[in-house]
Amino acid sequence: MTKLDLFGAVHDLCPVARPDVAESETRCEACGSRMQGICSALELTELSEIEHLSKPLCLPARAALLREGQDRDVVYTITAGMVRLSRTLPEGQRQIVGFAIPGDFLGLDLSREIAFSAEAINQVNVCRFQRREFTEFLARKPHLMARLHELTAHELHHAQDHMVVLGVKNADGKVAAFLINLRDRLAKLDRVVVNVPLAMTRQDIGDYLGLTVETVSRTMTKFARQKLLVITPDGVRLLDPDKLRLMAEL
Amino acid sequence: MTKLDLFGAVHDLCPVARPDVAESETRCEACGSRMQGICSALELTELSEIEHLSKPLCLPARAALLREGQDRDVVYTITAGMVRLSRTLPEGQRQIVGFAIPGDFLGLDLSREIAFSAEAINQVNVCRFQRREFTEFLARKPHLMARLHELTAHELHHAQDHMVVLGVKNADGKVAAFLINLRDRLAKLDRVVVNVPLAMTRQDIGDYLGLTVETVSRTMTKFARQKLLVITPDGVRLLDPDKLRLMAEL
DNA sequence: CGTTGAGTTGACCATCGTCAACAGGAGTGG
DNA sequence: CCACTCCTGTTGACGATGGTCAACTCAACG
Repeated sequence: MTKLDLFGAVHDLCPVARPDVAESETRCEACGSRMQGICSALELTELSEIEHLSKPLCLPARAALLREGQDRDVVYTITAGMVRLSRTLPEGQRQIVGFAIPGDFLGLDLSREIAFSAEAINQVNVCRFQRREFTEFLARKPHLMARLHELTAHELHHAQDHMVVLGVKNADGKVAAFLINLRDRLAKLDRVVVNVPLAMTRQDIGDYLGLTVETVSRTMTKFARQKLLVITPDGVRLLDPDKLRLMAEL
Repeated sequence: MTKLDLFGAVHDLCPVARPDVAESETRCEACGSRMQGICSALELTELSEIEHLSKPLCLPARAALLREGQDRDVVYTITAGMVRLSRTLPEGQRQIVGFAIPGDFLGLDLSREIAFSAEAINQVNVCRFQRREFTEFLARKPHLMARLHELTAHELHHAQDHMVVLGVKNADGKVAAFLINLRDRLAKLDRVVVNVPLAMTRQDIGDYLGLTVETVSRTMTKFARQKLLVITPDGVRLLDPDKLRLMAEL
């Protein structure tokens, strides 16, 4: 495969996530994220309405969904995979403000200017909406607006949690909090309990926690030595989630 | 004055902010925050509706407006003074997640559980609403709901800015960012340009920035030695805002 | 005039960042 | 097929930034 052009258009990469279902009128009904995120507020009749506005896409790892500072013309819901949300400073430092997973909505604020870059970490399925069409639909559906607000408020709550992590915790607490939080979020989708897949790099984790790669690596191997977890090729298996949770809560 | 009981009821401390205007039907019309925050979305006719729902209050410094984890039965808009929003961890560490100023709304998420404690830093004027009444009013006013969502999204944006501060900046950058951001926010209300009043303690600033009091103090006196600012009894006067802004942006 | 709490300053030290080296895997090209 | 590069992850040695502990000043208050 040739190297992906991260700065090119992402619009027509693998345009249909699952061609088999995509043509059917019951596409949204069959969606694994049907009861997650914004869609959970929709009646079946509304589902078919919104189906016409959304375009399902499958994006490869490293594809850019949104770029910080640009004009927003699309919003997304994520149905599979993981997306990295980041801010970049003039000097090149990066802060990852969150990892989006299935059920999450990108474009919560609907404002003209995009607040952060969003990049696929692994292969990602999304539903894409034109911002204009989506906001018009919203205007006709007050309960959807309420749901969007609820999601945004939840996100704000989450952001404040992360401020606590960044502001008061040491390296051990940060990494423990990261693992436990990610586990809890994934558990709501799957019922994965002990295996936490880490699709992102150590660098990503570091940029999320305000640590260097080296510190993240050292901390994880320390946890492994202490039999709190096992490092696997694709993530970690938590051996003592309770103790980790305790460290996370400080 | 006797010591304020921070854990007692705050409901009937100085119940009316400005008795002279409070009785009038034009109370909201005369409000200094009329065009700030959520009220800016209201027509004059709606203003008089909401006037009946709101109770203006004047709270002394150190009064508690909201307490983390409790059930929410009221929401506020702030019309004067400054409020500290904080999370407290089991071990007693504290993260201040923000400082609210006139125009800000407390209770953006409307959820049952309160996300953070809110305490008056100096004497504060607020309009208090019963949550139930307020949400019922919201349900009848879609554009108000949209405005609330806009404010929440703005708050989320702000939270992400602060994650960057906490995650990537060193002590100098943090303090510079704090001063510049506060100045910019106050400038939108007053037109104060160089004098930044700091009603909060150094401890508060430290808990906001993830630093200790000592580091905040040292950094500020260093800035003073470098002629970037002058420390005054009630805050700082910025001598070189441009250089500070540069440090803040790293 | 004694107490309290905020702010400042100094000395010391721990945590985490920096720099460097190396291992292992994936993709590339001879 | 193998050598090559590139990237991620890991580990070690060292040092700087910022935390800890302590002492002191000063203003407010009773």
